[in-house]
Amino acid sequence: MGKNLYITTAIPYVNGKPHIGNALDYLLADIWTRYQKQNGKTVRFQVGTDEHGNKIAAKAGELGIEPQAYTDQMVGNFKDLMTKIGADYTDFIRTTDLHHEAAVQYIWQTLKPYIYKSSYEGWYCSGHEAFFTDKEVEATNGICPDHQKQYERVSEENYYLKTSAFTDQVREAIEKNKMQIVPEFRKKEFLELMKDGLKDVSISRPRKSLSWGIPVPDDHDQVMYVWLDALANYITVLGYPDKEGWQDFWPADVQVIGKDILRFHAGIWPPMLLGLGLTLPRKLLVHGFVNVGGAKMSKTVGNVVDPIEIIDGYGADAFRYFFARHIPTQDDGDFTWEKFETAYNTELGNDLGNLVQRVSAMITRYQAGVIGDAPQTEHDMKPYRDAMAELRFNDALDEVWVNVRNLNQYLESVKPWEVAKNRESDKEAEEHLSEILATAVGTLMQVADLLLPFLPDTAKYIHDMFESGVVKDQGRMLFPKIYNHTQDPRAPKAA
RNA sequence: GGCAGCGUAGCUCAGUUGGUUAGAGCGUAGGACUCAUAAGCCUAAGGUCACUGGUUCAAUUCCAGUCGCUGCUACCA
Repeated sequence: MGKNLYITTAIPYVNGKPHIGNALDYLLADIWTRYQKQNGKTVRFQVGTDEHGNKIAAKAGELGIEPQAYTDQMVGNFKDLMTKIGADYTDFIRTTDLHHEAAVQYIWQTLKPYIYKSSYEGWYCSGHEAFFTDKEVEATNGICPDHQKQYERVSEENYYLKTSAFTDQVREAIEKNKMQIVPEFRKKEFLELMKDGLKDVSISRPRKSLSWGIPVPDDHDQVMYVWLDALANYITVLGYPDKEGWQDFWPADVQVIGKDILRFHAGIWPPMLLGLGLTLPRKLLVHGFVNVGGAKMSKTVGNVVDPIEIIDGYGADAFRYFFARHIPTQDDGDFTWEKFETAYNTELGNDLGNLVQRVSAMITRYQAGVIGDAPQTEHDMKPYRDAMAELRFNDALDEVWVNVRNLNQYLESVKPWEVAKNRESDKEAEEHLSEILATAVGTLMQVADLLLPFLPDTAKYIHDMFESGVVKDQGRMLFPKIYNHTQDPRAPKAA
């Protein structure tokens, strides 16, 4: 791997509020970015928004405004979430950016050898002005529930991208991990899905049924459907094809996606790239979904958890901590306010926050804040490094907590408060005490390094506190207790 | 239906190529301590490793079957 690295996140459709899934994308990509930067790499980190399509046009219509005006006002919600999470992105793309639109038209032209026109026949609802899948039609007995009308069999002209032509190349790239799908079971799932070959996908719609989108070059009756438009963002944001520098960052090292969009990123995106003569991304990191108390999050059930609410209530680092450690990086996870708050209070507050506090308090009390010297202690970092390299961030954090726990145990075993009692009369005890506390600081500084990708504010707090050689009060406690969803053990017991 | 996978302590899960008393965290119950955010540390309780059969000197670990559960099964993005 070179010095320049590139990571991407899926661009969410801006017709609603950002949700946990978007937050996970940003978080995972940000952790990776900070880790790579810490190791001296230059990283471009893309985020963005998908802004075309009928749903956007419809929402804008309801509000009586132009689609562009609607997306302009929706984009802020997503930027707000990225900022609150602390996503250290370098590039923000909107699919309505002029450069993107022009670049996508260029891409279309370049892919022309693989584009053909064909008619699509399907079940159409004139009320929706849209097609529905056989499944949906079957489920509703052939009648659109929204309009109480029978679906009609209609055919229309579409352009198709010949992804099938790339079946063998894509399969080989995936099998041989030239484009590695992480985790392994997702790779198997996709290979199974494409075992009969990739199916060509339609990449345009007649203008009458899709107005809000990028026009197809040389055919004013057709507008591009989502695939080419949205997927292309990963390269257009870098400046492809005309701006300097995109070659320095493509191919992407990691593309972070949710499990629901793997098939597009493994089945459509690679053929696009191959058709353009570009290299495939090195890895697709596929994360799972976040359930709530074992149930799927859904608007109708009303159990949707808003990431902003968590961050506002507990801080960005607390959010990052829980979703990085307790939601497995590569699989589905479970959130409940109780689990979250317990992790916050016990792991962040008790284990780590209190540890930092007790070390700094002893140094302040026994040595007027002066941190002595200690031999460099060696901790085994391999499990952490391996976990980071394999994109198992939750396992990496587990390793950090092993260090935290070990330091607490170390302090109990050497009992610096006992040693402190003897230091008046015993010169050796004074040196011993200083060494113990300096060792503890050394470990904390290392913990801060390990935490940097995950909890940047906390890493900085620890770093700033001990860096100068004299304990510097940070003016606040790390992770003060919060009991909004769990019982406060300090409270007097109910009668 | 097909493919993949899971079922291990109350809860969430680890268990490397089959081999002496099956592990961790949380939770629970005790204990010693006091530097610290009523924190931290130590100890304990509790498991027919889903069930049945097979291979083997030996299986939670391999094989088959049974029961239960989950994910994926391509144009809403």
